[in-house]
Formats: sequence, C-alpha cells, structure tokens
Amino acid sequence: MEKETTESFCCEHSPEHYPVFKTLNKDEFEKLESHARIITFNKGENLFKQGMPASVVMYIRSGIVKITKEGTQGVVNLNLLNSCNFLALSVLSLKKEFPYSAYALTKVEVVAYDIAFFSQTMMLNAAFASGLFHVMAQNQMMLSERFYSLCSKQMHGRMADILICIAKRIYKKPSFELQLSRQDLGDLTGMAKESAIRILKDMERDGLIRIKAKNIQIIDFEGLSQLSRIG
Amino acid sequence: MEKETTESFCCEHSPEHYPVFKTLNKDEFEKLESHARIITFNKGENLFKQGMPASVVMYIRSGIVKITKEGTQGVVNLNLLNSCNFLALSVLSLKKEFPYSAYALTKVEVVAYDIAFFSQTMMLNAAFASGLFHVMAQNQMMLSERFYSLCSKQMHGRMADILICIAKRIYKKPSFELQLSRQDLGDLTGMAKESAIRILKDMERDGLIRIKAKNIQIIDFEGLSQLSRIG
DNA sequence: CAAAAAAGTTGATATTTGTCACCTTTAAAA
DNA sequence: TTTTAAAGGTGACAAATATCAACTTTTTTG
Repeated sequence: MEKETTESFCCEHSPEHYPVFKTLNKDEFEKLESHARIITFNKGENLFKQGMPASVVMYIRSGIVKITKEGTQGVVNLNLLNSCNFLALSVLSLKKEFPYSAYALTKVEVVAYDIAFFSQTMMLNAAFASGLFHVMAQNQMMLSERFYSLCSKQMHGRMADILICIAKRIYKKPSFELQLSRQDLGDLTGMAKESAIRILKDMERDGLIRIKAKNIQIIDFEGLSQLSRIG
Repeated sequence: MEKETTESFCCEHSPEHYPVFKTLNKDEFEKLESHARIITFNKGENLFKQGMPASVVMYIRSGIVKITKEGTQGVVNLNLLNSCNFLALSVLSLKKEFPYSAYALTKVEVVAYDIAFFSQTMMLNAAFASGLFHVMAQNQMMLSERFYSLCSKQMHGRMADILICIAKRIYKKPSFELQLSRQDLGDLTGMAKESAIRILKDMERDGLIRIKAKNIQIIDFEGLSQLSRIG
C-alpha cells in the first residue's frame, strides 16, 4: 500500500471522529498496512454477510455503507456509515463471525485489515486500543440514539430523525441525492415502504422537504427538528 | 478497599464475560482500586441520571440495574444489567455526561472508578484497554440484538425475547422473582403496560409461563423460543 | 429500441396496538 | 388497623400502521 494512504485517514469529512490511526507510529502503521488490502465494491454489492466467518475488520475510505441485521423476522437496517468509520469492529472480540451484513450504497472503497494482526497491534499499543475503544463508544452512542428514535417515536418523527441524520452525518448538506430506495428508508425507520412513501409526501406537502425522484432536499430544517421532537 | 474485593471480580455468574481486571498486575490493580469507592444503592434509587456530568465509571458487583434513555418522547428501557457488568463505559470517551440513567431494581453494590485515573490506566496497559474494548463489543452486540427484537417483532415475540433474556442472562434460572413492574416490562418491550399485562396473561393461558404476582416462572422454554422466532 | 423487471404510488381495508375509563388487588403510610 | 396510594387488570374504543391489490413510472436488459 502506498504512502499517500495515510492522508485519507485524516477525516476531513468526520471531524468528530477520533483520529485513531494517529496513535500508531510510522513503523506500527506501516506494518499494519502491510497486513491490509484495499478493496473496492460497486454500488449494490455486499461487503460481507451476517454469519460469515470473519477474517478481516474494515475501514471505510470512501462511499456509503448500509448495515443490516437479519433474523427470523426479516431485515432491519441498523445504520448507515460513511468514510472514516470502521465496520465489524466487534469481530475483534471473541466471536469470529460478522454480526451483521454490509451493503455498498455507492461505490465503496475499504481497507481490510487482517484480524489477527490488528488484534496484535491493539495488544501492543495502549493508545491505539484506547482509540478503538472510543470509536466503539461512539458507535454505541449512535446505536442507542437510533434505538430511542425507533422505540419511542411514531412514523413522522422517525422519518424526520433519519433525514436529519442522513443530511448531517452522511452527506453534510441539506440537499442530497439519496442512494436509498423507499424500501430501505422504510427499513431504516421501521415502517412499510408504503408508509415511508406517504410520510415523505406529507413532508413535501407541509413544505419541509422537496422530492424529485431520488433527490431529497431539506427545505425547513427547523421544521423537521420540530417533527423529530414531537415524535 | 480491602484485598478480598479481587475475588468478586471473578464472574462466576457471568462466565461469558471477558475477565478484564485480570489484565492488570497487582500494582496496577491496587492503584486503580485506590481511586475507587464502593457504593451501595437501595432498591428504587437511581445510580445516576442522564445528562449529569460524569466523574466516575461504574462496575456492578451485585444487584440488578435498569438502564433507561430519556428524551422528548419519554422513557425507553435500553437494557438490564447485573453483576460483573460495567455502567457508563462510554463516558470514558470524549463526552463527559452520562448518556443514560441507571436505576437499582434490587439492592445494588457498585465500584465507582475515577474517570481520569481509569482512562490513564487504559493508556498505560494495552491488554486492559483491549479488554474494555471487548466488553464494549459485547455490550454493542446485546444492544443490537434488542434493537432487532424491538424493531422487527410484534408484542408476543418481544415479550418472549425479554423473558428469555431475563431468565438466561439475569437470573440464570427459569423461575424468578421479577423485580420489574408491568410498566417496566412494557417499557423494555416497547408497549403500553396494559398490553404487557394482556400478553403475559396470554402466555399464561397458553401454558408457557406461570404468574403469581411478581413471581414469573417459565414452564415451556421451547414454546417461548418458538414465539420469539415467529415474532 | 422493445420488453421485462424493479421501484414508486395510491386507495381501501385489516390488524395491531395504544388510550381511556374504571375496577380490583396489593402495598405503604398514618 | 384503617386509610391511602400504587400497581395490576379489563373492556370498549380510537389511532397508528401494515397489508393488499391495483396501477404508473423508472430502470435494466436482451
């Protein structure tokens, strides 16, 4: 892997993210990279499937990834992740199977690190391990926010939440070309795709958003926040 | 803190739990303990409230704790935790406020560690930091399981899930004196207390459980699992 | 380009679940 | 113990949401 890759770890798009790779010195970083592969996925492809024995942990360099959990009752979309986030960090723990599936919503470029070597690096560098702990803590915070939204709000509030989240966290702008089908949007908000469609129409009618096919533009951010608040 | 406390960290009741304190040597452990306080809470008391600036991270030595998240739409019960689990690990990360509230469902004894010293210990001992990373990973797994249950199943399935979870993870036996009100049980499963009551009655009628006031006994574990599966 | 498949859309209807009002039992306090 | 408050419980009803069956539009593919 070439040197310039170091640059892509500076999360200019995720300033909130803990700069975990900075805790490695040059030598440690290069060794870790030598046990890594850069892999590119096309839109629609799956990065990995739940239940598959895991040999790598991934770091997203670019693109948007959808995380879904499957079970006897079908699919639930846990979250969306974009560049400078890790995927499947928990496979570093005892369990060696991917705990969820990951799909590329855009062209996605990831760095895939060998689990064994990555764990080893953690055991040798406390700052690195602590940094990953922080990443995990942030992920958990995100998940529990979504948990709250999905469990306590009804459809309009849930949809408002996910739109705000997508605009702020993923695209970082109020207008964006949505890479998600209405079905996906429904899964993310825990509702049927028909309901998702109706809610979006309601929001358009109320002047909160503007829709043109897959392009969604948030017009009234404050109004959406209000909707989120009242549930 | 006296020496014998070391013993209580051997999680005879949670063999699945990563023995994270074993990664500290005698000296490190004693220093950490010297920055800790043992605190006892009575049933019904709150250990800490969401939003409060946090100065400690807690480890449950005994008792059962209910974790709740509050927001504009009221309360959601995130999870139940018992002995040998950490509370509020994520406050070690940048954010210094408790991200949720914790209540004692029984008499609860915790060890409260000073955040600054705990973080420092993590930065000096990679095995300890890695261990805490594993704990975090397990917590996340638990949370995402609950996420799936609450988002994809309907009432009977959700109640079956929580009963199985309480029996297996908290009480470790099929019959137990439930410390939760019907209201709490409803919050945990995302339903009104009246619905919780009705579901429990249904389960009793169908011979899955036996109820006598707060005492719930699981008669047909396989039947409950079946309910959980069909949602 | 034409044909087929997938995604989006709509209205009608059924199901699930919450709310309300009220009653009963249990636990706590005076 | 008596009184009061809290939790448990029930039925009727209302609200939220899913499902189904069309139909239209967009996208993909031969």
